[in-house]
Amino acid sequence: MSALDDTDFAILRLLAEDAGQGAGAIGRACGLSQPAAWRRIKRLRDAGIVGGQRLVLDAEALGFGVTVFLGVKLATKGRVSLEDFERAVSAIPEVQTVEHVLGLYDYRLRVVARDLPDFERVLRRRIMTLPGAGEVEANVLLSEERRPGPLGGRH
Amino acid sequence: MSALDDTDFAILRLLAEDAGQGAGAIGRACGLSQPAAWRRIKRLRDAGIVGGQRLVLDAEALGFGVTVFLGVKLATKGRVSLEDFERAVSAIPEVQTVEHVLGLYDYRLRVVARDLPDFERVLRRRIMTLPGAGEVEANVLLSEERRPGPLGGRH
DNA sequence: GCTGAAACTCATTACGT
DNA sequence: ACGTAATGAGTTTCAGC
Repeated sequence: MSALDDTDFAILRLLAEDAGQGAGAIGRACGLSQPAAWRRIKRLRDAGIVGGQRLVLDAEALGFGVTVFLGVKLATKGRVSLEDFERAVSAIPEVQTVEHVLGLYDYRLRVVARDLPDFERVLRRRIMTLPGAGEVEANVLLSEERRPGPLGGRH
Repeated sequence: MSALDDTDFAILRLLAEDAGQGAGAIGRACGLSQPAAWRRIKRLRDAGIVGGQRLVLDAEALGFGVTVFLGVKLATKGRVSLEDFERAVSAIPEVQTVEHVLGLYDYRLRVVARDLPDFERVLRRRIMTLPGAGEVEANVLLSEERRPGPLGGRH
């Protein structure tokens, strides 16, 4: 796995802003010919640095106006309870992200709902009934900003 | 804003798995001609339901083996302190996500670092010095599962 | 690495059902 | 709202420099 140079980071930064553009546009933007840019992008893909590309869906436009982050503390921790919990939580469609974490909580969930009454339904009928779920903490999303993360700059 | 039908949700589900495929592949997968699929995708874009497509970068392959979620409670809350905090936190390259939330904490941050010593450096020199930052809670990411979210099924 | 040029796919429009 | 057909642009691959 050879090290990435500045051009690779420039490509990643360009693709992080808009993954829709092709090798031609990338090449023009960083002074590379189209095949050269295409080869570098393929190398980044093959190396597993670029995992894929996901859609950015507007939850609000889809009718889901409420996003809540839940911190979940398990009541009983063990091999089995972790797997049971993960399997059960994966079956809830309103759960967008399941993060197994270390710290004050055991799991962090990102949950969407149409509105607050709908969220209460999800919380009472889906989340609180999860196997092994103990303490639950909630944070309602007001606004969100996503950034590319550290890509090549000096820190 | 006309309602979405099952075919639209099928398209969103296909694109949520891999946003890289074009209208032709989408059409083949759900029994539509290429222009028909293309028109529906364009309609979803124009309606703002599809915001764009982002790269999925493997942080570990980029040398960032540690991901930490921080819950931040502001010491002083007010119009100015929110803006100051957001501006300052946006200047930290290691911060991937800034979520303004309602609840026990005021902000949730997703932070990446090369390793735990590197994270301690970010925490002490970047996070703890943020203007107005009060209590900080941390959760280290062990594993993560992302799911498309509720797309059209009956709930 | 680049250029050039195939072959192929895709995006986009036009037209008819 | 769909399909077929057609066009132009972009992508991918393979040469040779």
